[in-house]
Amino acid sequence: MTLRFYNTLTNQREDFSSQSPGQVAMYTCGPTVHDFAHIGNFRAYVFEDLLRRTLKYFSFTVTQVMNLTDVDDKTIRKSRAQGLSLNDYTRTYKDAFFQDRDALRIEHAEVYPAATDHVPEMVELIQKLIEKGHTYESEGSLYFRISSFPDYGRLANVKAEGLLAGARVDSDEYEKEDVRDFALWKAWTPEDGGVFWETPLGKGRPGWHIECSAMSHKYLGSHFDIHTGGVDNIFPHHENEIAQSVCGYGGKFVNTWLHCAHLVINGEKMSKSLHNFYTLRDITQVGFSPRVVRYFLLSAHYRTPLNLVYDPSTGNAESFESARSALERIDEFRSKLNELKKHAAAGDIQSREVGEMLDKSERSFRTALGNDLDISGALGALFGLIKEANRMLAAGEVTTSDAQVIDDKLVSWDRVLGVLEPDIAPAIDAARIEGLIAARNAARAAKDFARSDAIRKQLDAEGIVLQDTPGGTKWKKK
RNA sequence: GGCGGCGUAGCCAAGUGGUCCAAGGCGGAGGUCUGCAAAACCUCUAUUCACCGGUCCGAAUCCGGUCGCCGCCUCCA
Repeated sequence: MTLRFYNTLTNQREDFSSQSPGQVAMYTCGPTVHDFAHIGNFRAYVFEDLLRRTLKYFSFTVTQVMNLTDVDDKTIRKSRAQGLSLNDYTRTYKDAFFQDRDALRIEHAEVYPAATDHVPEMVELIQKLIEKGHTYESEGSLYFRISSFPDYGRLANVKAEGLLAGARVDSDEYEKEDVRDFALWKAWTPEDGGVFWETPLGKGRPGWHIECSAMSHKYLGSHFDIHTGGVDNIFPHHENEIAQSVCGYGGKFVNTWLHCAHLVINGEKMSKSLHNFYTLRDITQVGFSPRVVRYFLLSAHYRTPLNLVYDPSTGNAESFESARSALERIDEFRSKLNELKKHAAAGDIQSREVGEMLDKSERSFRTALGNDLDISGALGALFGLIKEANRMLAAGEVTTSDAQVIDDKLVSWDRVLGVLEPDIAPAIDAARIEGLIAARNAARAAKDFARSDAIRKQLDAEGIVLQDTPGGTKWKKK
């Protein structure tokens, strides 16, 4: 089964193959740890997680590197404002990032290199660029000279001429020869306070782009398979990275570039500068679990903008409500399978019909994922299976053994989706609830429905929902 | 001004030339079941894919144009 990805470099879908058979090396742009990441940021990390899990589902071994940008203008400015050292300041947000990552069930990358731990590697790369004549110095800082790299602009499809007209140009970049040139090494200024490195390049700190070139080279080599990020990284960040890596290390650098679209909120980009962002903490506080957020972020194809319909001031949370409903449908289905699995009958065998249904579903699921991570198609396969199996369940056509293999299939798909298991709920006094249920059932048996409904209502107010089923009364948290 | 993306039912969202209907989810309507409810199941909910032309035996899907929305070109996932 083939795997195809839309490559930003060529603007088309291409069959994917890795340099080393069965092994994928990929670099995924990580967070700048100057604040809590918002769920728009996490859309990118969930996308990268889906990519990683899909590659594994297609039997690749994955080596994933995700950088942590822990030195830049913002981290320096904010740490100084709070009177903290850079490391003390960024520690908080690194920890928060890893917590949120785990809550959202994002698999761990193999390496999380921090920029501040790799300054020598960056200096080494800059020195190569100096030797090869790609740099110039201005006011103590070092810049990359774009005109020395004819291929510049290929990824973003930008030409030198088109860049300036009408664009917002940073007015204080006057010291550069060409506005497109970018800093490799920034000379220390008083605003940097105690943040600087004494290096052969002088006292200062690295530019933004150089960390990714240096760190990807260190952990993945000069030519690797996949590089990802948000669309806003295409230009200038990734374009500049290509310039640095190709000019410094030589070789081809990256084969496939994948970029995910933004999360938009009511039609607008979610971003810190627009003040319309929510963190995972914000969302969980109003009662939506990380699992719901993961499902929502996962549910749209990565290259289309995902619109979040959410307004905490009015309580309108359509996007999360429908994600929750969809998950409930899955949970209900699994719970029915589990019921069935408990009552194994002797001589029970798996039916041919179920086997065929699962084979067909597997093909749909795999084909969809292989087609540029068509998550909607994959979820379509999942719900299609649930629908068919539900019909068979209702008709009593599903054996215990069938229930087992169907559930195994869901668990297998969950290696990619990561949404099957409910979040760990806060401790609930189950014994008390069961006691009330017993009282209610006694009332029902005595046809005292006023009392039975009162108990149901009381539990409902506590967020506990009751369901009377042929197998007895079941309860769950709303 | 340049570059890129998007426009499919009330909402979200697949589908890139034709095999049975334009997946699937949410929401809605009716029914079965139920003391009531819930869940589940069944039926219904786009003769149509922003609009206008064109190519083709055949287009949501390709080509040209129009309109609208968004993003990048400054830090940004």
